[in-house]
Amino acid sequence: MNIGNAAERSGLPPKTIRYYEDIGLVRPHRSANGYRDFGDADLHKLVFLARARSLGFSIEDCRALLALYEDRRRTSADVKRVAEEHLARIDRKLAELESMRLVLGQLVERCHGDDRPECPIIDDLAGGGPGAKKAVA
Amino acid sequence: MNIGNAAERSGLPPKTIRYYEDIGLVRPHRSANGYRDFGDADLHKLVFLARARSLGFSIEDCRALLALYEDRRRTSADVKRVAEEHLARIDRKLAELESMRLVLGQLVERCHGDDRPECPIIDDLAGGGPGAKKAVA
DNA sequence: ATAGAGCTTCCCGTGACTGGAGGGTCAAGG
DNA sequence: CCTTGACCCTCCAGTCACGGGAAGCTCTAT
Repeated sequence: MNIGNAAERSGLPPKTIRYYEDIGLVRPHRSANGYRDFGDADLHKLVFLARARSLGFSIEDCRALLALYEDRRRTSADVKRVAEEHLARIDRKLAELESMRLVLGQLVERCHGDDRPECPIIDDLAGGGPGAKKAVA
Repeated sequence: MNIGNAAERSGLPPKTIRYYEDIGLVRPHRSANGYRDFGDADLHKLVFLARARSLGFSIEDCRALLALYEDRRRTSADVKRVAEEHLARIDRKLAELESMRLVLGQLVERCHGDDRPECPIIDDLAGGGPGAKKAVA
């Protein structure tokens, strides 16, 4: 199967698939004409990678997960550990974003958005931010 | 004021401050010895940048916000528009992360995490994911 | 034979820094 | 006066996960 076909079936762009070969995540055979030739196992890997990436796993996580995927002697504890670490990263990122959302949402709410220059958003950024009402005397 | 001092007061690493000068966000004077010399206005800008970055604004957003900050003829509508666009990006990112968190959380919950190879996480990644119970006959 | 689609490699750019090499400058202590 | 250590400078390279595009080869259909 050519790369275009593999791309269509896996949902990954050809460029991404070539990149994955570059960094050693897949090793498709080559046809006589030099074209990559993806077998079923390669395609499974690509689908696996597409799914793992869509869940936010890093490339290095994906490499580890692929190794576990192909290792019959793996333990589910190993897999779970990788997933839990990623989950923790997601939770940290979520907390960070939620905190931003909260602050920014309040600022936007308080901004009139009219044609005057007074603006609580700018005031906050200018240092009025954490713990200052106006220009403190 | 030297860069180390400016860094301490703004909360930005010296490297970052140099980078901001590189891309034209700040333009500190130079002392006779070639050292950067930050004035009060420069420091205000750095604090502004640190705060804006901590709210997740991109560098280009920061550039725009800084221009508005220094423009007495700005309208709060201009500021609000930038903030609202950023808020929308945050919300999209939050939705994406929450969706990942949901799926991954369920998978982790269902994984025994013992020394056996059976693992719902791997099974999901391997294509059992969206819409397949086990090996469909 | 030719047109067009698809494949190849290679290199550059992204965002927002961070690390490190190699070297100049300054303040304090011996 | 000299040295030590902390600070500063510039420039280059690397990060992460690709995407764009150039230059050129191959395949398929007409």
